[in-house]
Amino acid sequence: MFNVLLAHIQEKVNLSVGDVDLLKSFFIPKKLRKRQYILQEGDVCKYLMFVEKGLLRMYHVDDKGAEHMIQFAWEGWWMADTYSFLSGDISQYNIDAIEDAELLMITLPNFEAMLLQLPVMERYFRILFQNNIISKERRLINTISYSAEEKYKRLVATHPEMIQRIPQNLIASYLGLTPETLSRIRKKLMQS
Amino acid sequence: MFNVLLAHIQEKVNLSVGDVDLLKSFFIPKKLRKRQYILQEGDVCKYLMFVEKGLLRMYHVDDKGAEHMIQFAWEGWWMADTYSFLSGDISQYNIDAIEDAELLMITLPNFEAMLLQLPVMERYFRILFQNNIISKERRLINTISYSAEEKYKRLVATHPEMIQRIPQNLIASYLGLTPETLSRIRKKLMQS
DNA sequence: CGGATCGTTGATCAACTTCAACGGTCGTGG
DNA sequence: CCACGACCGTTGAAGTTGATCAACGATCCG
Repeated sequence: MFNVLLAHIQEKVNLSVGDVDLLKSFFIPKKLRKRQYILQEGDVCKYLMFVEKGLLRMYHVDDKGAEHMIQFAWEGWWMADTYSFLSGDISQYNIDAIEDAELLMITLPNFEAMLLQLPVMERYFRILFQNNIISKERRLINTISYSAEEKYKRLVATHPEMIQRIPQNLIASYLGLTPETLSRIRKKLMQS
Repeated sequence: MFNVLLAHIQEKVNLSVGDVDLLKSFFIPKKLRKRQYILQEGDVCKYLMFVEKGLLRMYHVDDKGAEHMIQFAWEGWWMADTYSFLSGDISQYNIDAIEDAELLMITLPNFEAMLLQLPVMERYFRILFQNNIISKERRLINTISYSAEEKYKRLVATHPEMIQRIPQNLIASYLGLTPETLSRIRKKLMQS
């Protein structure tokens, strides 16, 4: 159950055997069915979640009812509305499962206790957040700098796993396009 | 010279008197003239920079030569191409001064030494990066979810300081619009 | 004073969206 | 286990938003 999480942490920092036991004690395991919500707009995001198995999405619904994908997370990724989790304010976002999933969840009090009792985790999360900033920055640049077709081509080039695993209408939303536009782009790229 | 930086750190974590002296020793002060580059595309981002005074911008130039604003930074903000700084790879971005500026700069070896010798700074940067993720996420949502006019209205509502201080053509680029489009939007909003 | 830069305005154009319809597939309940 | 409905990807036609190109006045700075 903790295999993926422990591997992910030990890639970045060192944990002793005692640390591992302590670490595990902070988490709650949870299974999620496809289409099941783990966070809904208007609720507080009570958990920071690590995906051991399966696939989640976080998305925002705008004034007109359209969904906009913020993030996907599968094996080895963290997921949460960071702002809501840390501040305790209600969330503007929804998180649900695209595929059946197994999660390891940690509450804010436990997260803070973990950082105090395992200072090496401060480092782990600092590095994790660093990497997150880098990828968010890249996504932003792609979003504002390029045409629909170029955005899609860049996604295929940099994240082919996403194209494999995630339904096309969600990819469209992730890129800020309509499903129709993405369908047409794919058709055009097939032909050439 | 270190006033703004120390205040910013002590808002988030506690520093002893000895810590403060040690901390200062890691930084290099630097003054920058308006329009002066501190990072150019193709160079490595050698420094993580804290703005004590003045105003910087980071931007990307796309294949067609158009500039896209990634970030602004004034008093109390950090600036760097995080990826290039941490990895040592060359940067795709440019950083220059919009207003004369005074910076405190730290190299990667000094950054790493600082984190080891002042573990409390792991916490500071973890919190800093957390907040950065939250704001990048919001910007991304605004960028993909809303029309040009709504994007501008939201920027005015959430970051009026930016509107005050930053030239209009750079605001347009930050929002992913042309200067002409932003000019027309402002005209329309004045009339209503 | 003169050149460069910036914001503005107008006219045209292209990219992407919207609306509508259709066929295929998947999953669920009878 | 089959049938039906829901959902998804596709295609077409029309509409809209924002980009592009061009020109002009104002301001700033050297």
